Amino acid sequence: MQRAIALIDCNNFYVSCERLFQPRLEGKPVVVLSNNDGCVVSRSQEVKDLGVKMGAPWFQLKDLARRHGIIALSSNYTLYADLSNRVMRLLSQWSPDQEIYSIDESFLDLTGIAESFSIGPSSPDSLTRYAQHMRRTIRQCVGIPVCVGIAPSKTLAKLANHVAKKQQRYDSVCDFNAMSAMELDALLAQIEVGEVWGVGRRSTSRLQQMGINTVLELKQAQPARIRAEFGVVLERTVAELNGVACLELDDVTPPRQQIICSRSFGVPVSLLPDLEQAVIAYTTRAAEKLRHQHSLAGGIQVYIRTNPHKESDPQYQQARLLPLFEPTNDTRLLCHAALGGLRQIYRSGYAYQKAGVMLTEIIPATARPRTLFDDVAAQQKSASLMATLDRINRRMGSGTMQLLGEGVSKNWSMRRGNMSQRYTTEWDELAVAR
DNA sequence: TCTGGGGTCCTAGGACCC
DNA sequence: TCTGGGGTCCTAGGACCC
Repeated sequence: MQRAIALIDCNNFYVSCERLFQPRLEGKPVVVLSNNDGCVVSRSQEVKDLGVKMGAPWFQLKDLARRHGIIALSSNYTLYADLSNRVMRLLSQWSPDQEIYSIDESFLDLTGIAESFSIGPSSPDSLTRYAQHMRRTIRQCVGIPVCVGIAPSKTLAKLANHVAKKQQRYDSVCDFNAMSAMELDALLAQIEVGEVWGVGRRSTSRLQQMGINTVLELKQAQPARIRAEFGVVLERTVAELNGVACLELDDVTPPRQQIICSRSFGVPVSLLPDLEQAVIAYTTRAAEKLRHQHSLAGGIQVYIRTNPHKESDPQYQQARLLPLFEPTNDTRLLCHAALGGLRQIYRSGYAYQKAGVMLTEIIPATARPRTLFDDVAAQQKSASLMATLDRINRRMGSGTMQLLGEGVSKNWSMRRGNMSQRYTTEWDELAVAR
């Protein structure tokens, strides 16, 4: 039986989330900005039509924005995560095999599904009708528009989704399996090679130098040649383009092997005490994520850097990896290590733009190695203190209890000029009909 | 004035070992 | 004058993704 892998992708996800609660944004050019209102991370169709690129710095667009009345919103991840969960939960009903690939994308294995869905003999378009049913239901129950691509491999499913989005005549659902080989190749010949999942900017220009410009040309390239020039990853992509599924659906997300927490500051920071507050805040977040996945970290890296875009300023960047005496998820021990590292790398006289921490050598909490010096009582005390801390912050709101060192005024914290309410997760901010 | 944040995987090269 | 071969582990950096 033909493999049928679907990729469901929410349209302009963050913008769609905002529009759901602010209908006045419908039909208007809207962007959602990254932290610090730095870059464009989501664009409405109207904004895409104006030629605004993903990741464009907002300050460079101010002029265009004024001319066309572009509305810019700060990102509201609490809202997006909640709506994402609702979409993903709905999707999980339509296949036993789901991989949640990102906040706005999910793979579903639909192999053999159409037969059980359609009454009577299955036709080439019965999977298309199944996908249209999913689309309508998501639109109705959550309010988010999605597109669906279906194909025998994940890489092709991504492309099918791209086609569903770009070409009106497919009505947001594109099933490569329902096409003839000739039809499909004719379609692939129209798509630029850079659209392929796994082909980034660097590979695109090198492929073009080799005379490979379209998806079809990459599909028909010699695998051995691709392997020699680019390595095993792109060779696998070529196989996937030929309908050979090399990438399985990962339906269980493995625990993270590294946990990063870093932020740019709202204003440049020069003083060590401010950096210390930021590092404590970031380490606290990272430790929460670590405990959430029931893990311990064996090391923590701390880094600081100046603004590389301000070339006239003196530049400095440094990182320090601190091994921990034993693997831990105790915020206090992690902060202590991180602060030690920060004080080693800090140099006065620079305008720092960003700091971050990264937890490494992560192991499951159940795999804690035994040592001669184990202080079991202290470990238990730490575990129950951290559990209490997490419980209070979960119930009363993040940051209700924190280390004093994180500071209260936080004059380094980021700018978020125009953030919408947390309409679905905070009692004070619920959307109510008026 | 103003340029995000958080991940994964692969490869090359060095250190080290027998 | 001439100085092996093969393996592992670790790290840094590159490329890519959303």
